[in-house]
Amino acid sequence: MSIGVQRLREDAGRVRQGAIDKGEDPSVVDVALELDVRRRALQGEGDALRAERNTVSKRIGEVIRGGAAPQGSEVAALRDASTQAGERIAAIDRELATTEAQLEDALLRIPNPADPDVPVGGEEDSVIVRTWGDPAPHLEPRGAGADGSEPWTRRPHWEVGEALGILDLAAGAKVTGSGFPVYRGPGAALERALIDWFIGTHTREHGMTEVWPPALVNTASARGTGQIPDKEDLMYVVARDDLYLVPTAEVPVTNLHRDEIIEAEQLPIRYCAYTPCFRREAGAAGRDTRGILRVHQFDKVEMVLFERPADSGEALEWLTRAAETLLQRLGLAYRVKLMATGDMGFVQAKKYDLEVWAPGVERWLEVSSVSNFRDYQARRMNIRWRPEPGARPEILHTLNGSGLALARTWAAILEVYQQPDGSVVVPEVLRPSMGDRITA
RNA sequence: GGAGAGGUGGCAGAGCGGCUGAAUGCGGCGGUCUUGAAAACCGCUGAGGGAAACCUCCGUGGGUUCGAAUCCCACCCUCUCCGCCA
Repeated sequence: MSIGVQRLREDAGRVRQGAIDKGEDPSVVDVALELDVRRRALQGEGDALRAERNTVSKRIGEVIRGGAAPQGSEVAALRDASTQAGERIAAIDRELATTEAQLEDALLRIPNPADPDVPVGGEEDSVIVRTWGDPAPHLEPRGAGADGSEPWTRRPHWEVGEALGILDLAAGAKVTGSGFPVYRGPGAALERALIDWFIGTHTREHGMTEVWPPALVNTASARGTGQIPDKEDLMYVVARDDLYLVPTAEVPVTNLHRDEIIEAEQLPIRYCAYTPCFRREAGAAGRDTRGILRVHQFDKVEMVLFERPADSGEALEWLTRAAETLLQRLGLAYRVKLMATGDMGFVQAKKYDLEVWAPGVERWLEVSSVSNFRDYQARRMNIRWRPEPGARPEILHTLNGSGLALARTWAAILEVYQQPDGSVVVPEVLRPSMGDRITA
């Protein structure tokens, strides 16, 4: 991810303000500007020397073909000139290489400026733009008990799940470690049904193309989406083979088009993909230790969009609605949060979080994050499109969003659909594949 | 894992160490012709940097050389055969 030098040069003021809004140090902007000037100067110097060497080398060929002795003094003089130019070129190239590396590094430290319609500020400035459904109460006050009169309290998902034998955290801890849940029987079926129904809905109704990507990616791909170096601690590493377990399908799916030029008529490209997601969650220990709200492995269906720049703003709204559709049909109350500049991360230009109400733990759970990266991510991956046949390629826009993240959705379903008798009613849309009810 | 072949422009496919950023074919774009279209013919047609001159890029990275797509080394990837295997 990086800002473009072009934009940096032409719009330095707004880029600097964007950094401030996101709570980042704006001085890198000026550092980058200086490095850019230096880089171009060195490039020009090197190019001139190369041009000189090229003509001299050509001349050597001509003189020799013209009959001069390869060992003659004329040729020797030319060789000498060429060698000297070569040495100076090597020196400048070394300097250029370090300058370029410094520039790239500086560019990487400049955050993507947020869209103008994003509220400026921290977490408290994020705004709930809409809510849907009635949040189920933690305590059912009036006659919802099994006998029609007793009030009852909704239990957290881990209690419901363990009681029904469909969630086995202890087994996961034994087999792998804490944070690796095991779903059994109808619990496993629920997970599978959700994945299938999500993807089916996206492909049939949202026109997305299903992709089933690798769950391990190489270094170049991890770098492409910015997991390296930004979030290196987030990922599990297979050091022996230089591979990373994917923290989200965004990584393999977005990299599908790395270093490509896409013709205009191909756009938009809209994918959905299921993968397991692996996250070390370094530094997060202690939070959400109970249940499956924060785990090291979970399942997720991710939506990834490649759009024409002019369309990406609208595409973000469309993508958000696509994720909301799923929650609505599952009958889960949720709210949509527009993240403020300081709360949205380094790389997003605009981001919505979808939070579902979980009455057992009495919290809003983030089950989807939908973002427009504009050209920031695509630039690093060198994904371009050609506006017109024969026209110069331009960086396109990428977006992605969860549709949806499973563990928390699974948990919310258990908490919302649990019954006073301990069973869990299956949401209507999933009944065709797994029946009406989960009982002990 | 073992043996062999190969990685060149959107695709296919040439390329003696200098005259090759790259023949040729296909595709694409524009034009001539046509009522229109097809066919035929003519022209154009990779990317990046730079205001430009110009420079860089022939899997990646090193090396040899005055000069490398062309020679050498390492790595990566693809294909064929063998082995192993869900």
